[in-house]
Amino acid sequence: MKKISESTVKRLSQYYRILTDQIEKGRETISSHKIAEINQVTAAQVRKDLSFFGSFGKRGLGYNTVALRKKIGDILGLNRTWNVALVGYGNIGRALLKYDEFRKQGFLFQVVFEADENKTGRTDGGVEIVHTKDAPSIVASKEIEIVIIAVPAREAQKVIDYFIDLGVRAFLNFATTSIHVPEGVVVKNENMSIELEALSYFLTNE
Amino acid sequence: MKKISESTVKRLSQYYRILTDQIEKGRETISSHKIAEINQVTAAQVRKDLSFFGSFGKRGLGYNTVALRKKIGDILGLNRTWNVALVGYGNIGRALLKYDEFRKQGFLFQVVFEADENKTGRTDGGVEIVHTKDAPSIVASKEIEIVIIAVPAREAQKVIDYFIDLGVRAFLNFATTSIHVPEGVVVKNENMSIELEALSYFLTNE
DNA sequence: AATTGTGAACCTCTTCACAGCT
DNA sequence: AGCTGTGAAGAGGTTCACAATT
Repeated sequence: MKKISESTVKRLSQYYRILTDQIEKGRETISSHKIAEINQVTAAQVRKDLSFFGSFGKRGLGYNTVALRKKIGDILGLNRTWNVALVGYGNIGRALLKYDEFRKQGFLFQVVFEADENKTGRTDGGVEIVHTKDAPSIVASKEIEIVIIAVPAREAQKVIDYFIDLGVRAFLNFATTSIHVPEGVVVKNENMSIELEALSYFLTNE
Repeated sequence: MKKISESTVKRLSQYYRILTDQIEKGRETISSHKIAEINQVTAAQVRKDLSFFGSFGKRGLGYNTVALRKKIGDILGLNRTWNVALVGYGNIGRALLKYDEFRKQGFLFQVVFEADENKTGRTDGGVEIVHTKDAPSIVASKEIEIVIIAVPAREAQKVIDYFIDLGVRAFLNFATTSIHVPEGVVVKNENMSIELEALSYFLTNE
């Protein structure tokens, strides 16, 4: 499979969201120009992004919204559910657990891992909170595919290494620290401070 | 001021964090190579990023950690505090309010705006929760510079337009929707679903 | 007439490589 | 000898422009 850029993948997510929206509004076809306008990119960009995966439109007419959404869903792996584990039942972890978007997109929390024994042994929203040391059996039995890291920065690398050993290859990291992983494992960072600092830069220099 | 790329600004944030860390560890100088290794970029990238703003190193020796951190802090506007308002006292909003990183970096929540009257009129962690309709006077009196949007997607554009009218020029948006703003206003999106979808793409295609 | 799909041109960002300083 | 700062080369991503199709 040819190399697709990070930016293209992110834009596909956005096109997918726009299509969902347009389908709800009853629209049956859409042009690259219209997608572009909503998403603030160029129409050529939209067409180029899609062209990496095939020809989904009809010249003169545009794209069928339902078919294109389905197609992008296949590309991104969204026409299925994913088993997700959360590590860290603190402030951020609790909010993520309740964050409905994830479930709506098919990312299902199957378990919460937590190192503090005072917090384990209960459930929250139907999800069990278990001790991190029990992860080996649970990651296997619940077939966990994606792990969300919501632990303090100093723990993050250690926790990720631990789950890599258990066979997990995809992480969403909320800790504000640089993570190193081997080939074949991917970590996406959700570093909220960095975005605020970009705003600070803008206000300072613009 | 010459145009600095988004990527450079984000990397500066990361260098800043690394320097803070290295200073705590008692290190007085650091080479571009060392910064690069921690951050997983090339040494040339580090030097190039810094070169847009000046010459901060000593050939043969590297950079003085304290001086470089101070310099990057000046560039990013981090050697000061920023007055921040949160809009939306829901699930995500509450977690952000308690998220200590922001305060540590000098981003201070001065007020929470909320449209549901059942939630207004109290304080949380010393921050008042007031009705959004009172924003005009409060944005001015508290000198709000950055607004964090944690409202449902369908409200986000409307809320941002409202605060633009009140003179706010910088937003951090947690709603999963495409936002349009005029020249001179900046919105950074913290779209947690997009990162998960990128993981889904990786697991599906790798 | 409208709109796609795409090679080519263009632009931007990253890496190389080395002169120059400590 | 070690490491920075930077012009030049290289790689990668975006936009243009137009032939092809409905």
